[in-house]
Amino acid sequence: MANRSDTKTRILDAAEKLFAERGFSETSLRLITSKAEVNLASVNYHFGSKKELIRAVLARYLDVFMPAASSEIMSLQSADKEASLNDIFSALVKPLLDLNQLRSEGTRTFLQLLGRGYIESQGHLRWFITTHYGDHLTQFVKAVADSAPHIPPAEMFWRLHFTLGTVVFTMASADALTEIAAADFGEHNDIEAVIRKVIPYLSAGVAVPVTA
Amino acid sequence: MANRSDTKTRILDAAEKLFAERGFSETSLRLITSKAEVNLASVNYHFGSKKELIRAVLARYLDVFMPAASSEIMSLQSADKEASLNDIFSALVKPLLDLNQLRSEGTRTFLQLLGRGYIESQGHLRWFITTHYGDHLTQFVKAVADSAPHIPPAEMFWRLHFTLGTVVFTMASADALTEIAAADFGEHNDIEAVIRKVIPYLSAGVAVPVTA
DNA sequence: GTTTAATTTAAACGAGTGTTTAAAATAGAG
DNA sequence: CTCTATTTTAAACACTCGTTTAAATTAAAC
Repeated sequence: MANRSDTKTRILDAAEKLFAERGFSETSLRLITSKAEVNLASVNYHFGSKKELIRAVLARYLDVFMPAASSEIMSLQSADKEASLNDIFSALVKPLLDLNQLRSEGTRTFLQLLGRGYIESQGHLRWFITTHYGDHLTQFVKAVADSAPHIPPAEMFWRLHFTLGTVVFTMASADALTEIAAADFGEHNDIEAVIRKVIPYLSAGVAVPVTA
Repeated sequence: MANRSDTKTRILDAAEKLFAERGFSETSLRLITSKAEVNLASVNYHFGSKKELIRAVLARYLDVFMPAASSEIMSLQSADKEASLNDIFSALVKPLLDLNQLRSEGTRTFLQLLGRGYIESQGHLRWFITTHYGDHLTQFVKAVADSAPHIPPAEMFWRLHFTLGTVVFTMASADALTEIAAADFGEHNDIEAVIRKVIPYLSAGVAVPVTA
């Protein structure tokens, strides 16, 4: 075995930071390995390929977040009161913010990675996520649908993808946006503030009555 | 001068299609020139660089769309009744759909390009758009702000970027989404149907009261 | 300590990229 | 037609990319 097996961790740490900042295809293995101070070939040795490294970076977050999110949703559903859309979206805040204990800037990094993943990949990441975490996703979609029974399934499909777009795009450009907001309005938002801003926006959009 | 100056047009036509489908950095000049059936070097001869080609592709749409959108907004504001958010967003539908007369699949292509542009570019396209079409954007932002006077400017800043994210992401993945919707729900949506679905969602989110 | 397995390393490979060059072809002007 | 300017062309350039190789190093097992 290896004592310096932290090589894998060093690669993952450097990779997730760069992937989140610059996107997957704009980040070369040479940049990752130089930041991680490991040899170029060690990526292929430990992960096989760049694609698998990308999946490993995402899996390290999803394996923590998805069960935590599911658990929050379940405890929400087992409560007496019916959960509102705001309740459901808000239930994700704690699992998201807990990622900051996992790694510094964990929440921001995870959401940015998720955004990059959905935007950049032409299928292989979508496939990876839906096959590995499909049950959690289904559970979440069902919870949302139950909270807005007046929205037909097909309409809900579109609205959830609108929602995904909002989150993903906002997080992918969160750094730039917080900078602009600070310069133009003197607002100094961290990632939590942005999350709390977006939830009412999403809830209102998802629940708005369908016009005939 | 040139009689076969349609080389420029052939390049633009091929480039915009490929850029919209695959993104900018994933589309090589060799792929563009082979689809356009022109020589590889003609891109640099006519446009200077790939970056300038990208800008030219976007400008060809923006030069048509932006004035048309401005005109619609202005005529809306000169009307007697105060314009609602739905009115403002809906005012963009005609200019968008008119792009289909410009070129086949013009609307879809334009919106996808816009999405790619905001997602991929690390600044140079944002800069290009804001400096060349900033007045139109300012006018639009003001119209939206006037229609929702209960939203503070800083909050509106965020909500408009949420909105941008929704549109951009939806359009960038519109092809995949319409396919899934057809398979899962038997819905056969064209780009106009998607636009009409998204407007109520956006209006509701932008206008929802700010929670204390 | 010796042997075996796991890991790290430097170097090269092959393919792909945007761009440049200089010659060939084409067009328009006088 | 002749001359000049524009456009097209094939080839090469300089570079970056992910991946592979085989030797060197390090760790673990006995």
